[in-house]
Amino acid sequence: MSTLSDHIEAYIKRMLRSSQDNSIELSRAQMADDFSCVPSQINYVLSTRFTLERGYIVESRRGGGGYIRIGHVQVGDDHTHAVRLLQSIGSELSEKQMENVLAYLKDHHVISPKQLQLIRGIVQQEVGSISQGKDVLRASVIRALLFFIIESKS
Amino acid sequence: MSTLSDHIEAYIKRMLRSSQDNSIELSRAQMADDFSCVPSQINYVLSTRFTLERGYIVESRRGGGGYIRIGHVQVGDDHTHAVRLLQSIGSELSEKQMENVLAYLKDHHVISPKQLQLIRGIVQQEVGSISQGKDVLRASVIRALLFFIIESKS
DNA sequence: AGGCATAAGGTCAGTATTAGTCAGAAAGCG
DNA sequence: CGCTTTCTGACTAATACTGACCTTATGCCT
Repeated sequence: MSTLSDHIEAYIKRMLRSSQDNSIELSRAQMADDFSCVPSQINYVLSTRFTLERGYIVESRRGGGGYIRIGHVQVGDDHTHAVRLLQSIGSELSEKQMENVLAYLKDHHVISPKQLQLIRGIVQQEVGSISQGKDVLRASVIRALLFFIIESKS
Repeated sequence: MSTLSDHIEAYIKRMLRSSQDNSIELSRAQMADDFSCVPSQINYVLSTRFTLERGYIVESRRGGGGYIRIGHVQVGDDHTHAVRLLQSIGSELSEKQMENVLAYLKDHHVISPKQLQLIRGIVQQEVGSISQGKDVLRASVIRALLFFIIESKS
């Protein structure tokens, strides 16, 4: 956690956790001012870290009284939702898609940071050594690992 | 007679030992500067000496605030033979070979009967849906799963 | 109602800052 | 000498950050 983006991300997540309904509303200009950066920096953080794929919903309005609202998808049963997420992985999975899936599961406490690290390492090991079909193999390995973790919990 | 790579390796391992959680973060450019070498030398050392096989997990990020993070997982003595077994799995693994590996690990209490069943199911699910290269995919998935299980015990 | 001022937020392309890759040179070792 | 390991540097890729310019909403004033 070192860059400005990381700090803004952490700040927003902190606000979300302390909110009543997993949803907060903020002013872009105010945020930019608080963190001493240009307003578009906030957009950058939102678009790279608070995506739908990671379980976040961002709405906004311009003009007077404008705002940015960030919601965190919360599902009653983490288990069934995680399984659904896995099922949604197709026959191929890019590196970026994988990161999104892992970020989602970490943010929903399905996997620990330590497990995330280990999974990354294993995937890198397996996928790195081949020249073709990386996305296909990545999909299989990730699905296998995550399925194992999720099933082991029940 | 030790090479520059050896020194870098020793330095990193020293840092790891003195770290709190068997994990350190470093800057590639900084390291290269400290050792008066080109940055890619660091990659060379990492790829030849800090492999997953040896219990190291290397993650990195490019761009502003980029880093290289190295984690070390200590495998208990009773599991070193299991790791060796995994290493002996080549690029392909037949169904029969897989059963032998699983039986061995079950007999040595590395995996439980329940886990064995789960692993079989997962592999079947992943491998069953493709027409070519079953043995290759099976090798990867099995290696990934078993590695995860073994490392998780540390 | 129409027009204009003000007050938000959005986009995008360019710059800066890291790290990764790979082929080939150099060095070490039978 | 031939093979393996180490080392280098040019090129590539990813991520972070900035600022100029654009779009949309609100309200006030005629």
